[in-house]
Amino acid sequence: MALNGLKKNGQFVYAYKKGKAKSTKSMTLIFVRARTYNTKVGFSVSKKIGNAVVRNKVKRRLKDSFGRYMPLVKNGYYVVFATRKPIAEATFAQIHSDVGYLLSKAGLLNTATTTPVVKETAQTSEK
RNA sequence: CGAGUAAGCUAGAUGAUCGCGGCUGGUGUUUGCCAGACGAGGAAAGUCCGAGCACCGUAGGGCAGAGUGCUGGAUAAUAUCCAGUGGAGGCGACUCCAAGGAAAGUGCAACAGAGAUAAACCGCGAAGUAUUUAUAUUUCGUAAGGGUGGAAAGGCGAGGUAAGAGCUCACCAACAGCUUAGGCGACUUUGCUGUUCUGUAAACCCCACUUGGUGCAAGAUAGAUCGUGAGACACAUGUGGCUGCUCGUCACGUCUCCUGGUUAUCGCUUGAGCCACAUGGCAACGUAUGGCCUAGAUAGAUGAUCACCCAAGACAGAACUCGGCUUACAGGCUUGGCUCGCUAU
RNA sequence: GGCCCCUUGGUCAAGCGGUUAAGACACCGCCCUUUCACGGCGGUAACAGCAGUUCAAAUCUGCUAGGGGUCA
Repeated sequence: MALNGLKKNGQFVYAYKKGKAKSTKSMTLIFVRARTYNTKVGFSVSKKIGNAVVRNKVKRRLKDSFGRYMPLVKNGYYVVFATRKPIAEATFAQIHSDVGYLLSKAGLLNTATTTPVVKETAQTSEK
């Protein structure tokens, strides 16, 4: 899957300034409407979370989790996931449910009924 | 059997589904799709040393500054490594050491102590004086003993003396000069003569040797765009913004060049490389032959789910590249290794 | 990723290798006052950690940890 990444520092700053935020204990979701067709997503993992191994792991898990929701997410947004310290201890299942909860709460999902497990649809629609 | 010591190795395994990175091949060609093999470490870490590479500087040399500091060797080089010398620790195997010079000069040595680089508080002794005739006091001699200190004038014994003292002698220790033997050398060793000297150079310093600076965000190329400056052309009661109008106020067009930033590509992985075997060397390491190609991302690639085994998986993620050092680390394994203790034969 | 700097009571800080580590604010106790404040007296409390050099280290040297700056 090709995730469109948020890359420039300016885009992050734009999201932080203009965007709205929803949060759980382990992460914060920041989203804003932007002049882009595809929704772009970025992950912010600070050095306070842990060393390089831990930070990489967190980023990979978030990327994988968001990739599964990707086909259902509305277009035209900048989305930033900012992590907090407890995420270093969390399992993948917890992270995945948090991501789904935040996306649905922010109203970024197309389907009204958001089931947390979207594995099958993700695979078929990707092909 | 127990305790220790030394040198090394390893760092979860297997399978299924989905997913990521560049490469190669095919297909397609504005993007992509399919297949294949490959895809983090012993420390990738800290950035403490040494190089390659790049740019800047530089007539040639010196000083200053910085660093290193037993000897010989290894290496591209080093503060690293190997082999030795000396010292310290350990019953031992063995381990550790920034290990030149204090007799070139300067500085510092608190407190304590009589005294800290030269001395006399108590003491020991002689002479004088006083009287209570064994005490006080004055002068002189002295450094054995006491106490202080990290350090008190080399140690111990004998002679010697009023008491003492390297004052003299024997033995020992240290240092200096000459000398014998061994070693490339550090150094070890033999003898003679002389001397008895505080410590500190990770205080200044002296001696010997090394050393230009900055670092891939270095730097190269390309085009577009933005800013600044200069020049040329044009020279307007114009255009635009604040504001719908008036007043007011602010900004200015085209081309060329310089400079700075942004973006893309390169730098970017074939290298003082790895493996096997032979050979020289005590060793570090060198040499010859053959074979191999083994990450190259750019918000940054190894994950998720499931099954299953065991001892239940530590520290931890390449970012230009190498050689070392240091630090972190659950465990597991190897050596006909070595040392000490106990028991048995 | 590269290159630099700094850590001293709760806070801000001084400290030429040598006494029991100077101060200020804060805190605690006592005095003063009808009471509070101000003021006075007294007290608690620290050299980031581990090694080395030295007779002696907050100070000199090395390593580690934490914090900060800078190059876009």
